[in-house]
Amino acid sequence: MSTKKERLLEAAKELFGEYGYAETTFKKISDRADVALGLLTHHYGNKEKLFLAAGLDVLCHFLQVLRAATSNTPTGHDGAVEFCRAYLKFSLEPDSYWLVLVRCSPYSDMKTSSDRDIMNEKFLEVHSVLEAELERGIQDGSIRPLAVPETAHAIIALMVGANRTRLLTPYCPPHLYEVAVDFVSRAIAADRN
Amino acid sequence: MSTKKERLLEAAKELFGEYGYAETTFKKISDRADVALGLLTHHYGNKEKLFLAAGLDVLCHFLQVLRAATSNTPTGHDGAVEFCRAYLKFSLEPDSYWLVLVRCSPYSDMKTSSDRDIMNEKFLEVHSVLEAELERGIQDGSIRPLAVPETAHAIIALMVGANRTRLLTPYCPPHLYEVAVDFVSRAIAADRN
Amino acid sequence: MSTKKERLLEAAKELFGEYGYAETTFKKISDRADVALGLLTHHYGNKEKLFLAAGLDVLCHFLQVLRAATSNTPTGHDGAVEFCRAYLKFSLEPDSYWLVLVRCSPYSDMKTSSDRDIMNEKFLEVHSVLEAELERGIQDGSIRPLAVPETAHAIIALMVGANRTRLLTPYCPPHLYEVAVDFVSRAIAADRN
Amino acid sequence: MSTKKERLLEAAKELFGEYGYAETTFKKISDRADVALGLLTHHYGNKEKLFLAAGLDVLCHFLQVLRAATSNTPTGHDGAVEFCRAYLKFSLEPDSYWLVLVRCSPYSDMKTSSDRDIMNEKFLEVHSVLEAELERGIQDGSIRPLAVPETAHAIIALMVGANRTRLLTPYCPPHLYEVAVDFVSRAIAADRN
DNA sequence: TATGAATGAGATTTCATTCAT
DNA sequence: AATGAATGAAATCTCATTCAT
Repeated sequence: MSTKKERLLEAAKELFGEYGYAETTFKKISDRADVALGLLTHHYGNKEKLFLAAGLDVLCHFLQVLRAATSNTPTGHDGAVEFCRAYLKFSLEPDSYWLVLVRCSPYSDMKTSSDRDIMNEKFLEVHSVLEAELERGIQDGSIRPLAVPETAHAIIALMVGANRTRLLTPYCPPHLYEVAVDFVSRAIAADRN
Repeated sequence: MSTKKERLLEAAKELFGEYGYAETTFKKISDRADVALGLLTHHYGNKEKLFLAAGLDVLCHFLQVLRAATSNTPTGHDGAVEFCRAYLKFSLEPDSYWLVLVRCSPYSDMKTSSDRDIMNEKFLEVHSVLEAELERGIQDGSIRPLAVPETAHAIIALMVGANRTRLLTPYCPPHLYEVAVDFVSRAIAADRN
Repeated sequence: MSTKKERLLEAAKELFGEYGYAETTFKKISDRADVALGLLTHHYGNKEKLFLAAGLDVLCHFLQVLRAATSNTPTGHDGAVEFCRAYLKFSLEPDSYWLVLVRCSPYSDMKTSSDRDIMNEKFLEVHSVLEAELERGIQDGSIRPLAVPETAHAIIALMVGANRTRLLTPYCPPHLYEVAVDFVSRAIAADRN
Repeated sequence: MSTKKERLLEAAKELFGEYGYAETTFKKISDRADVALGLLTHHYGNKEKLFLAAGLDVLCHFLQVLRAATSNTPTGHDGAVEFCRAYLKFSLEPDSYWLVLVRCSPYSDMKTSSDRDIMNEKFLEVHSVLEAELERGIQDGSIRPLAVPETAHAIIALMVGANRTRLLTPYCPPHLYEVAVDFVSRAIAADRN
């Protein structure tokens, strides 16, 4: 059986993801967790901190998945492509609570508060994972020589945008995710001669 | 001198852009516009509609700029690249109130309400502009054969992500915008042989 | 007919005086004033500011009374004595709402917040009124030479203490106020030879 | 090493004195005492009772000091003057936790609850000490004939007021305490002829 | 068109007290 | 004696919207 503290975090991940920060209330969270209202501040301090805790929880799991996906790939190019596939796949997993992270991440609309620095820093690890693959690919010749940090940012920017198109907008075309991965694959591939 | 109605929209664009929807209040807007509180509902109906009006105002201007940038380009490839440059440039213009659009667009975190359908529809025109260039490029041989709508979505996704990296996150590398444009250029370019 | 803003201040003076700051709630005030809850912050900003407004309202009236009482007294000694009488009398007037001032004045238990600076400054005028009488008395020979600011503070300290004994403690002897005035009269009187 | 019960009382004296009743919470007290929250009610019943215990603790010490100061004085007048000196001196002692008593005493702003009767009664002993000196002084001719209870109340009122001026207001003149003692000395002294 | 007082539901947060362990 | 999770009532404050003028 899960503790009430865990039940709160679970409910928070569901609701923040579904309704966003502003429209998720203490009442809705404590009702869904079937827990007293006051426990929220007792365990998490305030709404902002709970939001962050929910986002970080998803981010940590996300990082595990990304690391698993990139390890054991033959080339850096494959690693980078697998990174993208894992990124997009994770966002579609029914119980990954991905949307909380979308709303809490540094790419979200929300004004960054001091609490969010923790999120910003942790999110950089996502970039590190990708940068490692890009460097490996340049070494092993599977990726053309390019500016690593910029390219990592560009690729992740594409992931962010494709993901938003799919999950937030009403007009995602059927194969966007595949196209996006091809897009990346092509743009970083070493010249074939 | 501008009318009070215009002053309200101006203030709304500033504040929605800077603070987001939830943290912008009628009081703040009417204070900044130096206009009576009641005029807001009088002229714009309600908060949601005002938000939309502010976003659409920016979007319309944005579309003009995109159309101007893509016209008179020698090839479709050039047109697509100019589209990207204009997109990113507009987002940095000091008085374009770009951030309102970021927060109001279909790519934003906000739950879509019925009013936002208008925004969604209008935003599709941005895609149309790009799709026209892609089609032209495939015709004139400057762009490799590819799925037009998907690719347009992928390119715009990259614009959305790069733009968010630059304006919302704390860690944008110096040349991200240039790299993003190169990225697109490379990914859609026809093979050179 | 009084405005709702005035009714709020009236209710605040009653309730803050009777129950103190902490035990007076927005609900109690708006109920007593028969006015919507939200009007309180609309007109006065917050609880602290309303408290201050209530206290200042009483203080201003108090100052008028003190000035009236001390003017037209034959000697400085008489002026000082009348000051004390007026001070103590005012505190017993049924509709002077004196207790608000007791709880809001610089002599109260409350932590001083930035808002209270206004109160502190205004309260100094009470001292000025008394000091003027002491100086006059030293000039006209009705008061023995003494340190004016210190003595004014001592006399007011006695008023503060006597007043608190009467209104806050359960054991005020019947003639305390008279004794206190005699006490002052004797302590400042010029030697009779 | 002190017991946890004692540590709680110590922390309570500090915090009630510094922040007042309303702004001192169980959490703050148990945090400062570095003791479990539940021990507070376990040992002291409830907040009001703890407040009282803190105040009484200080009051008892205060009474010892007053009694020591007045004994072995040659005349009643000297005894009364020493009473005043000891009163004011105690209030300045760094580790007397005087402010708790200020906030808990019958002269404080707080509404008296049933628990406070104990405080009221105990505080009367302070008056008894002074009244004994006044009576002695009238007997031994060092003090002019006067109404003993009223005068004791007036003197203590002056102490209360002077003390509040010094500790609570921002405008205490340098020698107020000395002037206050002189003030008393003069007002009760027997005529010298 | 213009004003801003008025409303009251609802949100976040606080906190004394209880109680199982 | 000791712990701190748990409760939920209550407090302050916010704010979109209405409406009389």
